[in-house]
Amino acid sequence: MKRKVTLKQLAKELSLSISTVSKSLKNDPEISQKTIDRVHELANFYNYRPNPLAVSLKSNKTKTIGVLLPDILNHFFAKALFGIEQEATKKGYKIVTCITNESYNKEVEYVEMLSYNSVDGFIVALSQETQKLDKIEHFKEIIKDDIPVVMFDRVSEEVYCDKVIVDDKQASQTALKYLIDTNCKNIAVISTISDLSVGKLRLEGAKKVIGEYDGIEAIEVLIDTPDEAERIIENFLKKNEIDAVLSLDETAASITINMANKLGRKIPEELSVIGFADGLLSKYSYPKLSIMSQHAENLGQRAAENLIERLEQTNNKEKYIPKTEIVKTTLILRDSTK
Amino acid sequence: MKRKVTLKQLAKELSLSISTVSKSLKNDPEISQKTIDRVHELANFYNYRPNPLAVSLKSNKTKTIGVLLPDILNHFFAKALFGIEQEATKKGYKIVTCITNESYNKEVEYVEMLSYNSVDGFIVALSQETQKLDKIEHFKEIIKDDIPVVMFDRVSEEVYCDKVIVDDKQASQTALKYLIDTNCKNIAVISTISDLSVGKLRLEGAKKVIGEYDGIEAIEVLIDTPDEAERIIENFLKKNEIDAVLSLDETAASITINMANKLGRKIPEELSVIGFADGLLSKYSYPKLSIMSQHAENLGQRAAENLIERLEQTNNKEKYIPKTEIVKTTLILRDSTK
DNA sequence: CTGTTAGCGCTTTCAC
DNA sequence: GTGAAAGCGCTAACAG
Repeated sequence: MKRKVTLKQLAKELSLSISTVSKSLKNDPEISQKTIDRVHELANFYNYRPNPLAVSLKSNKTKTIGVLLPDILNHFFAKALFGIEQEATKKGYKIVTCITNESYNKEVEYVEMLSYNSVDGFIVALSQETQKLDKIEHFKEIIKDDIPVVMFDRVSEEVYCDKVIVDDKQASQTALKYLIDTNCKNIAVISTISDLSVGKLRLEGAKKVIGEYDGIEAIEVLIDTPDEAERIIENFLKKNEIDAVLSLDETAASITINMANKLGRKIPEELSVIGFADGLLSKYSYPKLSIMSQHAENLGQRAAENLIERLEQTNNKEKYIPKTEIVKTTLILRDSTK
Repeated sequence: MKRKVTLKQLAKELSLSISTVSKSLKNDPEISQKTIDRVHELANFYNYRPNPLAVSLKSNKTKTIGVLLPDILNHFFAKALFGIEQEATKKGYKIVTCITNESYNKEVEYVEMLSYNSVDGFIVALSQETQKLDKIEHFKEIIKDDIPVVMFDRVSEEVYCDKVIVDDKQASQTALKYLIDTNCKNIAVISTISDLSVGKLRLEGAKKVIGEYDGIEAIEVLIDTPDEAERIIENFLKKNEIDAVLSLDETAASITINMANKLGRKIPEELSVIGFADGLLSKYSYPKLSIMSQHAENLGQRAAENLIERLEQTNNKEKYIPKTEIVKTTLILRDSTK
């Protein structure tokens, strides 16, 4: 089967003009049915496809979405990417994936690179460094140029764009309440992501609940040196008589379970654990972790839906007002809680 | 800062012709230094970048690589993607990522879609279904059209292209020998991927070693119903007096560890476990899994290197001969082996 | 040293 | 009903 035929070649072979062929392929009513049929037949024969580059150049649309992810080895973002890819494909969009590796500079570079006619819009989860530095000029720039951006999970208040987030604060309240309701009194809240927006929200939620109950002890363990997390958590569990842990991120949750096993603490009889995780740990840990599921695929999918909707809305000039969508979390009880 | 300036606008503002501006930006020696400087200055001022679409249309190169992955939720492929992305970015290439979800039809569709002027070449790990059906016409097609393809990990003998694979057969030999050398006599080889090329190779390697030793019992447990894997492995461990497990894939490895824990079998005292895994499990399992590391990032990176090298070689017409690169595995001993 | 021209593949307006 | 022509932004052969 011959491939990569152009309009020009079809036109020549049919002894028609390029524009007639072009119109025929679009079933333009001003072309005779007979011609339309002839053109379609030959086009099918050659398996003709318009050159997307030429179409893009002409239309100023690439049908491509730029996806900026902080870390693809983090299962949460892998799942989100999965959701994005599904939705994009369904709607006829391609995605170009860039991994910022939690670096501000890489993020800026990618935004720069892709914003020059490479993509129609962006789906972004901010890098850790970007959130720390709180520098978001690069996004303000492209938004000013009318390139739509949708942020998810790791978002910035200061960027005027659509957002898809999880009700993190509410989620940790729910989790903590569950622990309290199942008679846990000495609760630790462990986090290795206290500098991320989501980490802060989860901590806030936890604090709020603690403030509302009497007789509940709660210790915050905030770790900002990932390499030492294992040691820190082990020491912490040794020295403190706690009966429940709420882990605000995947790493903390997994280490907690492992260290409890190592120290011979029975889960959930002596120690209840709930973690913010995405399912992988719950599947592969022993005992199976009870999780606050963030439904990463949903987040990704909703982000893509929002972006594409925005990209395809017929330029009505009414002022665009960004919206923030909140995707619900679910507490999934497995074996690490009573 | 104004953005998306075109050559035309620069030319107008400088009262030069478009081509002079274009040449100046390339520091063409036939342009006077003075003009070159003027052009550069204004270009910098406007932060000029050539429109990649136009460049691509002209040059027939997109500087984009199509990456086809069976499953991004599988940590192995996430790692490979990471390696690919790093290398591609380093060399000035973008990647468009497509997830086939182990489906043959999706794979064909993506190849079709991207091969029309969307990418310069492909990096592919075949979907499970494709390997099962052994239908690889879609790749033969594009290779005939001189679109380079590099396959990694899940490859097909029948496609005439560069490949990057792991020495899977050798790897399982090494692993099994280690188990035997540490005095294991009743060994189980567990796999949930016996229909994949890599699964077959690993099994072959294991069988070879078993044949070479006397007095070593080995039982193969081949599971092709993922949903029942947990139940099957649990039953198997209950009913059989084995002292070692070689798990040919991540899932099998993780379930084995969990079930051994559940059944109270001491690891590694009573049961040694080695698994083909990529590091995530070894990090998050308890006890830490001893692994045959496939160095997924390396695989991805090498695949990208090979492809880009091929893309950039100056059309020497000498016949192209595909090469297969073998990336070494490493046995990393953690806590699940003696 | 600089400019004109043609062309990559396509869409779209305007003639005929 | 059909076709010529312009143009998206860029490159490059060729003139001057």
